[in-house]
Amino acid sequence: MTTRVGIREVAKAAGVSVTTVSHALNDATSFRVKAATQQLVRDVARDLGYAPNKMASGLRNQRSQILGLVSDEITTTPFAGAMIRGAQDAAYDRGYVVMVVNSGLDSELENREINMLRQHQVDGVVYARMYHQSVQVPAELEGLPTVLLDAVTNDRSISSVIPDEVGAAETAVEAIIQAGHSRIGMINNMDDIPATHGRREGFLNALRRHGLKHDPRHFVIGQAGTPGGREAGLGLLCQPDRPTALFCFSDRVAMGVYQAATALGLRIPEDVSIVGIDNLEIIADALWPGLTTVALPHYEMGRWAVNRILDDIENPGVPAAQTQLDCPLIERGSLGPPPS
Amino acid sequence: MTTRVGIREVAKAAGVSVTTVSHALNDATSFRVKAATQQLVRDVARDLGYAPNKMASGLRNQRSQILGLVSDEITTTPFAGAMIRGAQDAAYDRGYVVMVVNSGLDSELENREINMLRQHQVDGVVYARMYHQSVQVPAELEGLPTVLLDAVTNDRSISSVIPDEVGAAETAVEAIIQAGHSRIGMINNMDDIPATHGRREGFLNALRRHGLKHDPRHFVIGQAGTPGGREAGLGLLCQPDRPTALFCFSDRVAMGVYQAATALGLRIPEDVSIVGIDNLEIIADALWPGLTTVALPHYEMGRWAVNRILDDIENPGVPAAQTQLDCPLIERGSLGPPPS
DNA sequence: TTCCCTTTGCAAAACGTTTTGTTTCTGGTA
DNA sequence: TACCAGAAACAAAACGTTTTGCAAAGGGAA
Repeated sequence: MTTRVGIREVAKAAGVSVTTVSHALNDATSFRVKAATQQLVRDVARDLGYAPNKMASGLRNQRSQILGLVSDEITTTPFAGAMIRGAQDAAYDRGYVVMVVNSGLDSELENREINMLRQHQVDGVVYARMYHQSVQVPAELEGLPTVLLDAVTNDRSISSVIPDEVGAAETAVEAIIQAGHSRIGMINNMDDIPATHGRREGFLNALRRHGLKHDPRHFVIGQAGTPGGREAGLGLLCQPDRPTALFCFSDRVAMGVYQAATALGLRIPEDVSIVGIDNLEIIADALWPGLTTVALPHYEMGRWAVNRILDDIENPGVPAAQTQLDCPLIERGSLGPPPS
Repeated sequence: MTTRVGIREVAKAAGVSVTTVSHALNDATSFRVKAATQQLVRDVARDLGYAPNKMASGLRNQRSQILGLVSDEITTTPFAGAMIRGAQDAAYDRGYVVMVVNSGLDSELENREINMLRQHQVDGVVYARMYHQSVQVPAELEGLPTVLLDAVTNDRSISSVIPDEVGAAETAVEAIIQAGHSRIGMINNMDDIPATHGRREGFLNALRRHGLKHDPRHFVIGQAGTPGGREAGLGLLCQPDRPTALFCFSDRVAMGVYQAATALGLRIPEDVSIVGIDNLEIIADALWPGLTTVALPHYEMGRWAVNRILDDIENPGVPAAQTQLDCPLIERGSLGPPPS
């Protein structure tokens, strides 16, 4: 292993002082070095394979160029991957890098991990949740630029980015209506979280906008997972005046409805159309037929959060903002015209 | 925002020199400070909320306490989350923190990202793949402690950890045999990767060990995803002497077989038993009945990789090793006795 | 009391950058 | 020729730690 090449080696090789090298490489500092010299230094640096030591420069400028990303639970869904990738891509574009920590539900551990991030002098922290929810940000983050990802908090002083739940549901239900349905059911989640309320509201909005009646018997509330969807689906679809289309709280719920429909001998979408939310590809692509669904913009939220935090860092004092991102419809094959 | 409290503030508050503070806090350096003083210093440090600046200490000891984790694709499956969490947990336990970068399939980008990690002086790199495969490690990693995660390379000088593919398949097929089956089929993957060959070998091993004949018509090769499984499943299950149990290359393939079985009016497990590999909970838990499968130890591989790399760092010169981790059977409901 | 050893604490250097004076050089003007 | 302005390069300090080499203090033995 060759000994690391530092700025002094470059200086020596180029026959100039370290100051000149520094100026030549960070051309920011207004022209204190002749263009020719600058070029020379850069060539030498490249030839030597010089790479600046960010620990040293960070120490000097009090800026680590590192961002922290703390998340609750990252193993159960692929959403975490999308968020992390979005965050990391945005960070990379602006010369930053991301440190990921995750602590499950252990807030004691979370605090210690945030403390580690602080020790590494992270310039800011993205505080992420896997499911849109309301949180209280830990006191450990006090004084650090922070952005909430897929979460909101009472304290409006912290910027946050979340999916537009209402709009997502409206998009789904609009598509169902466009396909010609008028007897539309919904299977909602029973948890008291923003997603539950937002998607219900969007569902009702879309119906109202088209003058459709909302039949309370076609609106059921169940457990959020596949078994819950199966159960709710069985209940809904065995009714004689069953809905011709079902809007599901999530793709996993929709999978349960597929199972219910199959068990009842109903074909999708000929007998019943189904639309979900999440665009959980591993499920939506695998179902048969493919599940038409509304995508949650995890990747984009990750990007947005990092960009926002870097804006905050570079340009402090801009008031915090709560942002909602659009959720596009992803068409596969589970939405068709109603049976005649 | 209060001005950061450094070691000198602690020293002043405790009425000692910075040296003493340093010694008191890092008790490693053999007793140069009286026990009482040490206690005092520690109390003061805690009261002041002192947290050492790792950029400074890292610069001084040429050790950042940061590990890099570079992965190919982290958005499609939840496996990435498990690996990252395993890596991060292990790192945390030993006072390290993980920087995640991922570059999709763009090796140019990957190189630049590795270069960024180098600039941040990472002490080592975990080079991870989402699917067990053979790779060539980029030259950029030259000279950095590196461990391969879910990947192998011709160069035996780099340690790696992978799932025991052969053992995983044996576990699955043994379970099927224990349940009483003797006409057992397999749907394998068509890609030329270690997983394909290993699982085939394990399948054959288990059959041979129990003196069972291997009927070539019951061994089919298809696309790795759910559609491939569906297709292969349809072909296998409509044969008059169809197998009574099917071992699938992956849980996604198994999901396709569920669809095929349903389409053919076969019940699981009464008419046909199914076992997968992956323990992709989002699918295995959601299928109805739940899918009995063999778990790939992503979390454990993440832990193992980090621990190995930290061992290498603390104690260089230990020869590289290729490690295989066990894959436990996860029983749900898709494996039962054969139909009588 | 003196000497010497042990214990405890301190000052200073080093890690690899950036940046602020300050010096040296160049060439144009008086 | 002497002087000066401006351009170019440099030396040194600083960022917050750790660690080495020394000095001071304390205590036991002679």
